[in-house]
Amino acid sequence: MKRTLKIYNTLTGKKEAFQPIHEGHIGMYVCGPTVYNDVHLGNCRTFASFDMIYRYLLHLGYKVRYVRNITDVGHLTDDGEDRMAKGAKLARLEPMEVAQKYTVGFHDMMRIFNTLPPSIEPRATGHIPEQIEMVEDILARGLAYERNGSVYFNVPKFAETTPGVYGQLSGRVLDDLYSETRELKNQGEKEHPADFAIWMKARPEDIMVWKSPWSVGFPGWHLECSAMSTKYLGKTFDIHGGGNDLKFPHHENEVAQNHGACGCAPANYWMHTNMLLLNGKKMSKSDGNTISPLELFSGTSTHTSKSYSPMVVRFFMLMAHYRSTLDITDEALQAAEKGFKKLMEINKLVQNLPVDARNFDGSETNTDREMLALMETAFEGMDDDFNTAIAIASLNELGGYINKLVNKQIEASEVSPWVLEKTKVVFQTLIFDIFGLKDESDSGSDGGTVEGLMNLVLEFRANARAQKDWAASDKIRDSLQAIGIAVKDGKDGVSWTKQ
RNA sequence: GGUUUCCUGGCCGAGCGGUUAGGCACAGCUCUGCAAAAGCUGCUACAGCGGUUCGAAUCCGCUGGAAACCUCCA
Repeated sequence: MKRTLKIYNTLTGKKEAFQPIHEGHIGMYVCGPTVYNDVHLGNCRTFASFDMIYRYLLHLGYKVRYVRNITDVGHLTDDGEDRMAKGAKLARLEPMEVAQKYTVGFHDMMRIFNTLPPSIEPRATGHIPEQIEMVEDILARGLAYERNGSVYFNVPKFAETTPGVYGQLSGRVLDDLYSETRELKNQGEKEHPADFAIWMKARPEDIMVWKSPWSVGFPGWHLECSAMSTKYLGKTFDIHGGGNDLKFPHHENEVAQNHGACGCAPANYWMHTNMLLLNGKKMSKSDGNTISPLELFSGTSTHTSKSYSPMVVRFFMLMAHYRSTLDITDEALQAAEKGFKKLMEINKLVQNLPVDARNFDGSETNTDREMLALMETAFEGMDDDFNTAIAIASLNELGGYINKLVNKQIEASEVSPWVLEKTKVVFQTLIFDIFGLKDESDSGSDGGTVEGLMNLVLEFRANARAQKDWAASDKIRDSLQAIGIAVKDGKDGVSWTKQ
């Protein structure tokens, strides 16, 4: 069956049927982090969202080149100083030392959240020649001008020569833009307040500087993404993504730069993930309204009552659509934790169900049809702009059938072997391949030691129970509970789970 | 001030003109030595006011509230 993937395109403000430029291949660029600080949870949501998107595209069979950059230069601080350099001075470290430290931290965090590494992870400082070239191209096409060693992009001229482009992505009206731009540094050098720097001449206090035809300086705020996406994905590629807060000016200016350099649009589909909220407000490094992932994992944040594991947090994010704001609260996290553990349990149950073809008479039962419909709904949800909430809901409903099968409330013959087989695959595929979750309750690489110990302990308990020695039986159960192992007495014997 | 978006049951959160989304919490029941787990049942909401329509949470208008962007930010 051929599915149609629909993607919400910020450029047009509509959901569109996705059509790659080259059949079977996708080029996707996502704006990565600026490595002058620890990643916070909001960053993680964006990268987890695009990880899910990347995984689903792979699942659909596309060959995806996923490029996500590391920004280690180029962002101005309030006082006009490069952010990387500022961090370096405070900590008395080399700028690249700071970048390296937080890059490593970022990678660690991405691994903890079980995100797949991008195909290419280019660094801004590693692409200075490409950026200088792009400035030259833009100058050559007459869409930028030099002032005292700095080069500025000429927005009014671009708007005039390429009508309808500037402002389209962020939905901005040019006249408003022209009249409302605030006073910024170096405003005096610009011909127009809406213009923006693509090359900045260094001042004596700047550390990270490079030689260029115009001055010793550094590239402008948005240039790196334009240069690197072009280099690795071509002038026009399929998907460009990033956080909602990058829409303007970052992405708008990126579009302008690419147009300015080559006369064509950079990406066909622009995707923007929405913000993670804390206390109803955007999480942000600069205003201190943040919760770090590590605080969440260790339970040391004042905003939460307990610790939450990385996969619980990832599941929590998946319960909402990537384009909706998501308010993080202790209660919501607790709900996610229970939901996540339940889903993991259900998956174990379904994977362990025996597939018995002997009594299969070849007909499709009502239960078959209901279960198949739910699986269909799950993937329809994913096809509809990556609606993970729908997919999870379907999985939960399927879980009801699994539980009833296990509890023998549904006859095994009610579910055809191939449907059961398919259910197993669907669970496995959605939970692990697409959602990118991991079962954290797995005892892991202890070589079955825990398993063996548990069998022994539960055997003792079974003996006690057989002799109606409830005191001993309950003592074992309570002690296990105390170390976080729940014992469940079912119809077909005892099972246990780590909590 | 400008632009845009959002406002769903105790909480989180789907929904894009006509079916109970789902999860968590809560209550009752079944199962159980007791519990837990699981199952079943109940809890049926769409900020307010108008309008369009046979029919609106879903479209339009107004009012109120919130948020994002306009300035580095995922």
